[in-house]
Amino acid sequence: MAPTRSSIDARLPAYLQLRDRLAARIASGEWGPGDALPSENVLSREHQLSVGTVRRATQQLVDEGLLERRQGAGTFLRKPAFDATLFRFFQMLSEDGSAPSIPQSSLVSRALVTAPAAVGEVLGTDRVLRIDRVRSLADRPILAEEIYVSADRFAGFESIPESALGPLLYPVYFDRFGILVARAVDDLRFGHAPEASAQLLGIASGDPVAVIERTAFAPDGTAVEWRVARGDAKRFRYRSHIS
Amino acid sequence: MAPTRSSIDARLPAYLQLRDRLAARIASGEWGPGDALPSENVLSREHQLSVGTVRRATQQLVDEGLLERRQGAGTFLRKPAFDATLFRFFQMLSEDGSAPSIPQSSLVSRALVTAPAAVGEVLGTDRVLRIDRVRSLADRPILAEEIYVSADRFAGFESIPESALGPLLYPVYFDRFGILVARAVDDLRFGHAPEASAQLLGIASGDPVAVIERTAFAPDGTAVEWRVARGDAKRFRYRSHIS
DNA sequence: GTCAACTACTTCTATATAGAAGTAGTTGAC
DNA sequence: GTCAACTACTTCTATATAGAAGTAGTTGAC
Repeated sequence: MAPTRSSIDARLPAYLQLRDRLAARIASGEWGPGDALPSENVLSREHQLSVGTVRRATQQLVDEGLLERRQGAGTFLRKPAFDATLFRFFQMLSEDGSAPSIPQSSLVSRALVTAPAAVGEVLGTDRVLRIDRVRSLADRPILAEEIYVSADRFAGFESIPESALGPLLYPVYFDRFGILVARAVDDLRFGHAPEASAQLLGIASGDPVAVIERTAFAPDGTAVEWRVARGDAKRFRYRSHIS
Repeated sequence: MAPTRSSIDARLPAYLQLRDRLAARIASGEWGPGDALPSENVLSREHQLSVGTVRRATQQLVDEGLLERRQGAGTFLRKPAFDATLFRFFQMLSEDGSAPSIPQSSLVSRALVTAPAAVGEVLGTDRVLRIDRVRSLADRPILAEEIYVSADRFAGFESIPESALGPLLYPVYFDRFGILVARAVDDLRFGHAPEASAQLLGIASGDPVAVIERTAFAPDGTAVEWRVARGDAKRFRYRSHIS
């Protein structure tokens, strides 16, 4: 859908072509997060378009969450506000339902594996990297995660030192691989803890757990990651905003 | 936030004032779902605004989901596509995870009651109507619901014949009371079936259930409805789209 | 040094205008 | 009667222009 490299479709209206051109320049890393883009006047001169058309193109990117405007100051490349937006990707509340906080993560293992059939189909390849993690809140394990990403798309991930992996993976995807997670689908159900998860969670094998299966997508619609997380059913909280 | 009656703020830019004026006319029922609004030219003449400004106002309402444009044909009041959008408000999948379908509903009881404290706070009144329902899929009960709405805002709801209540309540809110549910927040957790729910669901009292607490909001941000639904944990599926 | 005024920007609102693109019903040749 | 052409609309794209509103750094009076 959204061209990431060249390939601007000349049949598209001018404002969409400019949007694509700008999106490509952003993807290429020409500007860092927080940098200002050229002003509307400059862009309009550079691309031989009226300011109105330029504004329409940038507005698109604002709507898509890539840019940010500040009247009088400029139009800026948005730093993906992971600390804020990622709450929406990690929607477990703390036990008492109070304000959510980002849980700590500890890596259990990383390995290049052949994807399970269903995962391979979603990611479009069966050469995948599997990451196992435990997430804890106040030193208490709350989620055991199994994460799969394409080994090609994330080449070199396995050699990133654990110390460089923060509590959140999506900023790593963005900073190290330029891959932005734009949306995700969570599927929830209840189940029973398999042995491995039970151990990580400190519960008994077969105890009731919440199971969250998530597929995360890039802005262009391709699946970036598939994961399944399990947590003690007794302490599980999940919030979903619907609109 | 969004004025529903008069009270157009003259300090707002013209396009927002027009948006508010149109929103008020829509809320007043001047046009039915599917009706065409006056054309951009007519609106621009009527309101002494340029077509560009008119387009900006209507575009807002398109973005808010109230209008729909069809090039060459007109701009239309959107019929709230409850059959489609309401999936997003009822996100349980069928047992096998296949395509969701709208479950049947049967009314258990309706009564004017004093709201439980937490509910009263959310709805802003403790004079509420309580509706109890059971939702079934293929004649099998899957959810027991307790629903609360403001008795004032929904005056007369208790006398709507049951036959006029379809499987979905939000269209009733819209058609009979002009109240559009624009977004909602679901809070999920696990629990155990209280006696009343267990009976409705055909499970044993104390059996594990999924508990979904929902607060539904009108476009102006006020809470319209609060409900809690319980379903057999074994058969529970929930899908959440995050962006 | 303080800080108000100024300057040179920026984005934002609004207008008027021209023509492209699309729709839906009517006209009229056959 | 069929159906292509036409007509009178509609929304949509794009331009040029003017000035308002807001920002951020500099200048200069005190």
